[in-house]
Amino acid sequence: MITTRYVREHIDEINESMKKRHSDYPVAELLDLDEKSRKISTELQELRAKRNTGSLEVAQAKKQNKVVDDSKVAELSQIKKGIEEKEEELLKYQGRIDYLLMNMPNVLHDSVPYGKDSGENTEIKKWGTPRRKTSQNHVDILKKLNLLDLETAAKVSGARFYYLKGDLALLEQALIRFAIDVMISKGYTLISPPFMLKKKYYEGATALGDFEEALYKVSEPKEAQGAQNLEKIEDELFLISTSEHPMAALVAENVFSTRDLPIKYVGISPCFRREAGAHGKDTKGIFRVHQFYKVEQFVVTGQEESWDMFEEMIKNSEDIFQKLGLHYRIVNICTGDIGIVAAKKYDLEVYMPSSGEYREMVSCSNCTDWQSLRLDIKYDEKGKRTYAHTLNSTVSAIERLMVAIVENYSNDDGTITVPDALVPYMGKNRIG
RNA sequence: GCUGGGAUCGCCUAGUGGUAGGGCGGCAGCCUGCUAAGCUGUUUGGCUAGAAAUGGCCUUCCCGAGUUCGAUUCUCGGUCCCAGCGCCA
Repeated sequence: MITTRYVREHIDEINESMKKRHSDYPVAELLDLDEKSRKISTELQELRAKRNTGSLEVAQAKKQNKVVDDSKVAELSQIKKGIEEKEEELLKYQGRIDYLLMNMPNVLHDSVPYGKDSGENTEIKKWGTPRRKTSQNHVDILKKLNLLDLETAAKVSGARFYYLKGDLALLEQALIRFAIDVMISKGYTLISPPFMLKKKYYEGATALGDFEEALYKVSEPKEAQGAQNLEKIEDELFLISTSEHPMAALVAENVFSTRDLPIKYVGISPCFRREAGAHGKDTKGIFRVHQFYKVEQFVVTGQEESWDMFEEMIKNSEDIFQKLGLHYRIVNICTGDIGIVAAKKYDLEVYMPSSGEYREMVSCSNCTDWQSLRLDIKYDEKGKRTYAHTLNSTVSAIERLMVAIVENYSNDDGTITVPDALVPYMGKNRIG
């Protein structure tokens, strides 16, 4: 569990990290609340200790068939009142402390570049060359081939939804299976997770304080209330925004043995995102949508091994793009752009010929013990329990990846070449 | 959704209105030459004293509420698991 004690023990690195992040996270308030609540907690413990010894005296007297003194019982009654008062007082602080702890940004790794926003992320690697320098927009290419219908999707579901048709829908399946097969060959275990999660587990997997806005919540329709043949939706359920979250929940509240680590999962699921605040950005096409498939790596390691694993995972993701022959670069995300959960993050960005820009396709994060402190993921090392490290990285964000393939592999005659790696999955080498 | 049974440490399991016990596994140590066993200790989380070695206390029997001086035990409400019925792509 994430505790104020953990904060006190790591206070110097936390403060330093907040500064680098340009974060306005109220560390001072948290420490102040913690001190107050610890004081009350101590008083409460003393009262409870008194009650326990008093109760014991009563018990022993009864055992020996002695008469129990009325004044003794009255005194214990008073103590009980005092306990209740202190408990109430403690509760006042606890809610705010819990919220602050759950949403506290992770301590950054030293190799994270300093910077205030995405403009200061640093490029650390480039691979390959663009198959073509310029191209039409993916929407135009796909519409001419009658493979994409955004208008009807907008009519029946709203903006940022889509219908894929024919070979494009097939390409979606091909990419999913291709990505899964590559990861299985690397020794990852395939996971098909639940697409809805309870709030408790969502809070532990990501900083809901900021993220909740981007999630879809599932609730009981008014029409269904009281229906006899339907299951009630008691808890708040959230549609997952990535399979990382249910995979993190899968290992939650576990103590692993060192020989079980690392645990390597590859998840496949649809992802649902409200994309709040994205108005005006990428409004055309299927680059930024409310629903998309994603193949994702999720790994649990010991504390010593996570940085090697981090490098392994970005290489896994790169392997997909190399096999697909897509020109990309790797970016080390800077302190001001990294988000709350990760201690270090690489993005893989693919060259898009329609705009000449590199666009994000993969996000690879070492979350160190942020998730494991909140989801209670530990391992047993020589009898000592230690919080594990968790990592995640995109393998393939399918809809986005399709945009990259369609543009990079488009031909001047309006057709699209199928990348060699996908031909066995498509059963053809050309679309259109 | 209905009826019945259940939930106790990493796993298995006893127990009762009055300090939660045992086995397995793990860890530390002891003993021992022999394919492995035996013995001892330890194995929820937190607060606090101390430089440390250690100590004091609280908490923990699925969750929440209630009764009680005291609840793992009794009452009520829920969650999940198992069996059966119902419903269902």
